[in-house]
Amino acid sequence: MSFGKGHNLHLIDGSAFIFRAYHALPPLTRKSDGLPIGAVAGFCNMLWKYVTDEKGSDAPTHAAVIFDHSSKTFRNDIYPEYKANRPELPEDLRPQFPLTREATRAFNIACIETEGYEADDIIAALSCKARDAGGRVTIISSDKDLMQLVGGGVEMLDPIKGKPIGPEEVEEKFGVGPERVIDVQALAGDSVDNVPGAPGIGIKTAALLINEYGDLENLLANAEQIKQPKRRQTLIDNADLIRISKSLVTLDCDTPLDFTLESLEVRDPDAEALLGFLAQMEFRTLTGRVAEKLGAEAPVISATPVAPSAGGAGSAPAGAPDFPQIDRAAYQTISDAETLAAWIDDIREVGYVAIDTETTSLDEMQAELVGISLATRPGHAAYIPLAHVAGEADLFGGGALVEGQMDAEAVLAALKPVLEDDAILKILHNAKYDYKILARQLRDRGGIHLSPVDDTMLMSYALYAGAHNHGMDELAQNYLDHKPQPIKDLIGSGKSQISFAQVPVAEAAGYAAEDADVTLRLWEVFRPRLMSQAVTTAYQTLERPMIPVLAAMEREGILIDPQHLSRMSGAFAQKMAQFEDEAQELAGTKFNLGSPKQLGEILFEQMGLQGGAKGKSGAYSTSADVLEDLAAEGHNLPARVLDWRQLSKLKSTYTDALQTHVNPDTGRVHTSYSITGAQTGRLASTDPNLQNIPVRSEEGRRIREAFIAAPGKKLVSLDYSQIELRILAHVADITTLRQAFKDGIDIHAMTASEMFGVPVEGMDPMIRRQAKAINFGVIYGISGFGLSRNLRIPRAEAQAFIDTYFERFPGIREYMDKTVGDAKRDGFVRTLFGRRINTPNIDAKGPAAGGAKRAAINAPIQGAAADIIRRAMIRMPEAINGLPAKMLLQVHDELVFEVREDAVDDLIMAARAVMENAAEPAVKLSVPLVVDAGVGDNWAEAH
DNA sequence: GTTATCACG
DNA sequence: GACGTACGTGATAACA
Repeated sequence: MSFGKGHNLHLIDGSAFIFRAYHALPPLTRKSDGLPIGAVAGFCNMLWKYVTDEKGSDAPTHAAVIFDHSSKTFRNDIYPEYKANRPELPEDLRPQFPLTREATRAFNIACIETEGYEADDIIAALSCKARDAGGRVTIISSDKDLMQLVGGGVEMLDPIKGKPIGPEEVEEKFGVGPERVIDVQALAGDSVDNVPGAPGIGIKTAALLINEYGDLENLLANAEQIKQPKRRQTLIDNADLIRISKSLVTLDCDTPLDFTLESLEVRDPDAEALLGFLAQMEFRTLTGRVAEKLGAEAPVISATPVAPSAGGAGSAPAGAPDFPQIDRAAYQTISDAETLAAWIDDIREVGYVAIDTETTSLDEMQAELVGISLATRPGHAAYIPLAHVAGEADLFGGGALVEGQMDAEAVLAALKPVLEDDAILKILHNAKYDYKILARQLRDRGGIHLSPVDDTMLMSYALYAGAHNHGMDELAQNYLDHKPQPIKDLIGSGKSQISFAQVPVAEAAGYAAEDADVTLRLWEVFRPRLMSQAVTTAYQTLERPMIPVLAAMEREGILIDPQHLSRMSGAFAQKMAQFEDEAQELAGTKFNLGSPKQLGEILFEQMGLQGGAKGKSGAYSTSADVLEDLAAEGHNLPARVLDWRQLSKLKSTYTDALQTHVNPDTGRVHTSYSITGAQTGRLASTDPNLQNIPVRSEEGRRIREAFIAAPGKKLVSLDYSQIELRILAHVADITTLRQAFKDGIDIHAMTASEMFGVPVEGMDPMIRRQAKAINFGVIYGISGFGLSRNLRIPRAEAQAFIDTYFERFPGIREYMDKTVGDAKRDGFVRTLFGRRINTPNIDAKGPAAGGAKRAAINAPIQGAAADIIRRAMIRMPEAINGLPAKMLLQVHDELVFEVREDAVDDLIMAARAVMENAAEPAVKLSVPLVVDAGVGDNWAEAH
């Protein structure tokens, strides 16, 4: 039956519900995993209240909840500043948006949103359509922007007051009837939506003018006749702005709708679906209430956090989705506009898409895009070849473009709206890579800004850090029982390796589409586990937001002075040659100083020195420790070798290698940060590693002089002071340590004073050094052996120190015991911020047992420090927005910025505030975080 | 590819 | 009582 007379359509303003719910309720979180859930709870309560309210003759025959789709709409084309001064969404609200959609569907109410339009436009179009069909409409909202729709069978209902809003109420509010509301709004403007209007004219004046002149056009046409001179001038001067304002506030009845009114017919809720959703959200009260009303049994909601053993580290997916077999031959190759359009429609229909890009290089700064693959359902994937070339590779990487490929720019232009659409989730594996590649495409149109993104690599990391690595092939084996085709099959390896652009399209399509398919499948496996394993918050707040932040830092890079490096290389080479001669003279034979094997034989066999110890590989150890001991006994050869080794290291790893990493286009070095490289949440830096640039030795530190600021700029380094010890003081709750940090006392001196009963004033530096070593040892899971080696004191003495330490700080021992106990019981430990680090070896027997315990003790401390600097980095772009400054590097507890000289102080102030407050509001630390700052023309000066 | 060594926090 | 050990990384050269 078609919609018409006697029918009543209810339109619920979903976004208004969400914001009302969010602000009305305290920041509730789900008990089992801390997922922010307050807005969803309020939203569900409002929907339930709406559903169960006695409406009598107003009961709807048709109903829908309408949501805003994305922040950008056609209004931004008319007036770019529209809604531009809206504050950023609170960080705990955004992840709740998709859940409110799920909630709506769980209530079995139609859920509507359309790209490029606001909810208000859809509500307008639906209202017009229903009214024209002879039906009645009730808009559940109190938004004044919707009041222009009232009349002719359309009415509004304030959901909080339960009060109807008809033409009289509208006139009360605007001073004019509904049909003239847009004229008043155009004149008065709206500071919330950033609609300009006419300056100095508010609703009262606007209504007065409209009532006098009939409508806006007539008013503007006769503006000269206005008596008040100021008002007259304002209207004449701002006529254009007023007309733009009118087009901004006008809701269009012709907004395209891709569904019928009939499809909105009211349906009874499905008890199982609704209760399932509410139980998943752990809304106990509402679940009970709904179950009672629907006469169904309430599902059990466990009172405690999810049992940690369920689906634990690396276990096979119990109840994993039943996927079709992977068949590389079944994937499509997209080579015409029609097929591409069909895929884009499919993506919009599904609301998400797995994507993978194929390129010519692993270096995102240089790689050229070769093709893109898409997947929307397991087994349903396609490859779009864009830049495959034919024939033998010449010096420039190949011949002419292969036939049958679409124009790359046209494809990217078609995909850009999808890739940037707030409502379409892009699923990738290692999204940072593709994000950087896509940012470099369509440059004349500002690049492609991939968002929003789910990253299966980061999901795996949130779930299984410590259990295994997170490469796609490894995950596919573990969780899909499938071995993806190795890239080597296509491009070979070593010297004969070819570029992906040279791979024949047919072969490339199978490989590339498989990657997208696998990514999609992994996502379906991991997605429910994030919640059940209580790592959703960690994933959402600590992993996913790192992608754009790190991408920006990596693309920026840091400026290098290659001449400084090359001068140092030359100097090192000279000295090394000298050391080499001396060493060979002392040895009495020519040998390779870089060969530990040859050196060991010379030292411990030919020369017969004592202290030679063979490791499990049967080779003598010639590590610095051993050589230092020998040198201390007065042997010259080990001393020369040590000198040589230091320079060799500095030259090969730094002064030589760094030069090769300078990007020819930018003149800068662009490292790549691995988000999942370290088990604890720390980043890892590769190609080159800029987190281990020398600083401890004088010669080494000079390498930092080659890291420079561009002309007119400075490098600024900000680093956390003692962050891990502060975290220890907080988590182990050691009163004396906490107080010392609060008072800003030298923490190592304080420790020594507590342990040995000596005053801090005038302390022997040796005693302080020992206390410092113990403090660090504690963080690492101390042992008498380790401390004795570090301090070069007898083991019994080291053990006595440790015993004294634990006597004085019993809380530390309790913390360590508790952490190991947690690890044994759960198979993982957590940081203060909910990051999970799995401890699969905690029950190991033999030598590995001690190592696993120490790793478990260290992980929450090192991990919390990593979480804190991540939180700071995620907030940094916003905090320094507007300053001529860029964040360039992260070195675990240090951030390096490049700043225009005149803004150094502002940058330090802003960045320091972010860093020192980075734990909040998630965690209120009982110790202050302190950040030290340094400034210079190079990194050595700044550090 | 694995091992030894050493650079960093 | 012995085991072997500080926690977390990445790059390089030698060697197999």
